[in-house]
Amino acid sequence: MVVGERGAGYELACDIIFTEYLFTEYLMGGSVLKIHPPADFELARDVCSYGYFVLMPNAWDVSGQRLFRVLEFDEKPSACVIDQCEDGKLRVRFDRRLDRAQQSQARVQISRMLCLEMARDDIRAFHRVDPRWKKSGRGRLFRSPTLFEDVIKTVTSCNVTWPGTVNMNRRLCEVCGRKSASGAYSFPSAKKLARTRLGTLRGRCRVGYRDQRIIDLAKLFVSGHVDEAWLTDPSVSDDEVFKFLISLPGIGPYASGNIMQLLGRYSRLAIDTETIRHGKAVLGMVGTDGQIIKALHAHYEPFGEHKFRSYWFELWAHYESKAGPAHLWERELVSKAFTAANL
DNA sequence: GGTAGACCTGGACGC
DNA sequence: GCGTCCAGGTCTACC
Repeated sequence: MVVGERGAGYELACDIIFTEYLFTEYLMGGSVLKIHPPADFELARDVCSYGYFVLMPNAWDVSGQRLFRVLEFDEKPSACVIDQCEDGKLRVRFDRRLDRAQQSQARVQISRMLCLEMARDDIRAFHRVDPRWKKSGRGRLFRSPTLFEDVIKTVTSCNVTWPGTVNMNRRLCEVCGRKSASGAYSFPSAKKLARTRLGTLRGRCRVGYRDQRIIDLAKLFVSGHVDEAWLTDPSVSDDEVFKFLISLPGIGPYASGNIMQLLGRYSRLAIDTETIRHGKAVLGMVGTDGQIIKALHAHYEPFGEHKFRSYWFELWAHYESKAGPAHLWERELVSKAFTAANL
């Protein structure tokens, strides 16, 4: 086959076949962790709940209903595959042996990614405010193992269509990430991106004008200016967190609202063109964009501190009504479509 | 405080 | 195959 004939679809198809082959090859002999999630946790539902499950280094395997992912450790990265056993426990298989400290780090990263620490009371409180999601049990939103990755993924989703976000994340992993034993790449750490050249980010990762902003953000994480413990401290108000986030380079009102939900703070909407489209097409709102934004705020106000989840699951349910259950979405479809306008 | 235009990439479209 | 247009959120300059 001539290289020029290979489109994005071909690359994606190769990715998944390559990944599955390598995992099958390497999983023998690697560490296996058993994790007891909360009783109401469902891997397929709770992973396929937010678009980041499609972005590298994440890969959802539709046929196996399991998540592929490379986790970063100080020494070297390790690829893992997460599935859920019949008894509800999560099984995490790695492509190499992990020592005790690495196993402990892996548990922390997986717990953050899958929101395993989310209290049952929190989800119950959400369902009391918005009972539409009680039957399906929705309440968790998939995120990254680290806040840094969530922030960079948010920046790569601004001012670009979804396929562009997919490509930027793939290239960030392939160009700046580290290769695991099985050949799959990790998401680059803040330390790594802080010393990456502008030209590499723009020329090879194709992040465009986001290059300087990504490096500045990475430096702020390395220096400790961005403190996740403070951002998730319940005694710190949502207004204070929003004010801090919006002061960061490349983070505006939309990105700030989105990062807040990734921090487990759901009191603000992250309004983008998709939200406005949702307001028009699904909620029947009319008027200028400004009028619709006002109407959206009023519409979700009754959901109080849970309003992002109410909005998001409504949007997600609309996607699923068009394309079927998210855990059955083929990767290529989600990489190209994934907006109500395209589905 | 509100608004216009620049910032980039990649896909769609017309020729 | 080439050129043009468009979508997308943030930032800066200006009123």
